[in-house]
Amino acid sequence: MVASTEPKKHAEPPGKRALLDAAERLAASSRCVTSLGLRELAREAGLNPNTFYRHFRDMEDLGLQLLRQSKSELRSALRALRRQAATEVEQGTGEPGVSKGRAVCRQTLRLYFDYVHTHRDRVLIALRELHGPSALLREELRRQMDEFADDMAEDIRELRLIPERVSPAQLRRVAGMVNRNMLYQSLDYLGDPERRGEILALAEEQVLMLFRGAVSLLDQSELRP
Amino acid sequence: MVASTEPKKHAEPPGKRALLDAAERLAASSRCVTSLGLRELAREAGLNPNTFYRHFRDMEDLGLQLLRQSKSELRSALRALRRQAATEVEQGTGEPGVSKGRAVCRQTLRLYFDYVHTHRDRVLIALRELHGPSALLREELRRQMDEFADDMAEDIRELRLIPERVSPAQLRRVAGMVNRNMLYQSLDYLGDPERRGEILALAEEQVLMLFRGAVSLLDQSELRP
DNA sequence: TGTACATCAGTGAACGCGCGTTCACTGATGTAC
DNA sequence: TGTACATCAGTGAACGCGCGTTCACTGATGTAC
Repeated sequence: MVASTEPKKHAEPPGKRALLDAAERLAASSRCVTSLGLRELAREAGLNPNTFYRHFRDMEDLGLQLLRQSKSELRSALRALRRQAATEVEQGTGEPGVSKGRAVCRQTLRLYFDYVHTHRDRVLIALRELHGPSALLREELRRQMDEFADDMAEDIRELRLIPERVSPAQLRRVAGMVNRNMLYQSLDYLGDPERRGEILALAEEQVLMLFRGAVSLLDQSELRP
Repeated sequence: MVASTEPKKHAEPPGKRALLDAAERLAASSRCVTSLGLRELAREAGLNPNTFYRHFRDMEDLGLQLLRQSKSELRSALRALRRQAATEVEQGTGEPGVSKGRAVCRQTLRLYFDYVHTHRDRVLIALRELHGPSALLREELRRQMDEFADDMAEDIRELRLIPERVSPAQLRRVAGMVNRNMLYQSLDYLGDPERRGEILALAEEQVLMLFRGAVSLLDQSELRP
């Protein structure tokens, strides 16, 4: 047998995992990450308070690691989601009267909200910290949102879901708006389980509106300069 | 002389004012309102810690009063802003090639961002608490945002800034999106003083995009049902 | 392969400090008659 | 108009508690030779 190329040493220690998980639970249900108590956290994780210092400098440090870890999972998941949606649409039943863009949009949103539902704690925390008290965490999330919008713009271009004449810069701006709006819609989706179908439809309408608006605005400025 | 009809007793006590102001300063610069310390607050206000209990039950109570007070000021200001913008446009120089809707939009945004700049602390706090840890404060802000969107939709209809065929429900949804987006743009505006002109232009584009999108989506579903 | 040493994750006790809250008090303002 | 009483905003001292942080320790795992 070939020896594993993965270095076995320095695997993530269980205590660190426990602390990150505990922080996720506590922060999602009640607090800003940075205002969590060290002892409160250790209690939730079932560890000695001192263990915290073995892995983190302070709460901001822990928060940063938490966000980065969530991001790397979410980012690839999102890209996969859009591609999966596009594929499903290509070979799908093809609902009559529904354009390709609209169908991909609907499919992606469905999958996206599924994801949100599965990882509700992460979404809640991200949303909170995006405008939270820690400048460090806010900036990290800003960057993450930018990356997601970059990805979305790239995918849309690649999958040819928008007319060629929309400039890359404008597409990127629309992607940013869609991205933000979807994050906020996630909150409605999570908070109001009864109305999920309705919220999904609303989200779809919003996304389409944004793309439509971009195209329409472009056409007008071309027609009457 | 006629005696004042205003009851003089029970005017707002200076200590209460001092506490609310101190909370506004502290929360804007660093913390969620609900995680402020009672003694920290009293210190900032230059008062005995105990004075807090004369006016508030707890921090959530204080937060609620702070938000409600900001709201009542902001709400009337916003409505006045839109009307002022509309008037200025009516009798204004009338830039060539700029529609009435676009001009009112530009003017309103300019005035709105001025307002945001003057009351930056309030805006920052509202944005933070909208997704913050306190359910009570979140709900209060939700309601406030809804009221603002109602106002906006009403004004737009009244000032005839959108085609009649856009339904009230759809107009209201667009107003909600515009409202949210403007709040988030406020953050960019406050955070990046160098790029304010640019951000204003971007905000304008976004608002127009949303309204355009609504109209465009409507027209399409009418044309191909 | 064995041994000696270093690193690492986690423990447990102890510290001093600031916190929220309570109680009893003060002086100013408002109200009844 | 004066007097007696009630209410209210703010003070100051005191309490017990939980907090973050430090120090010295343990046992397991990894590394050098």
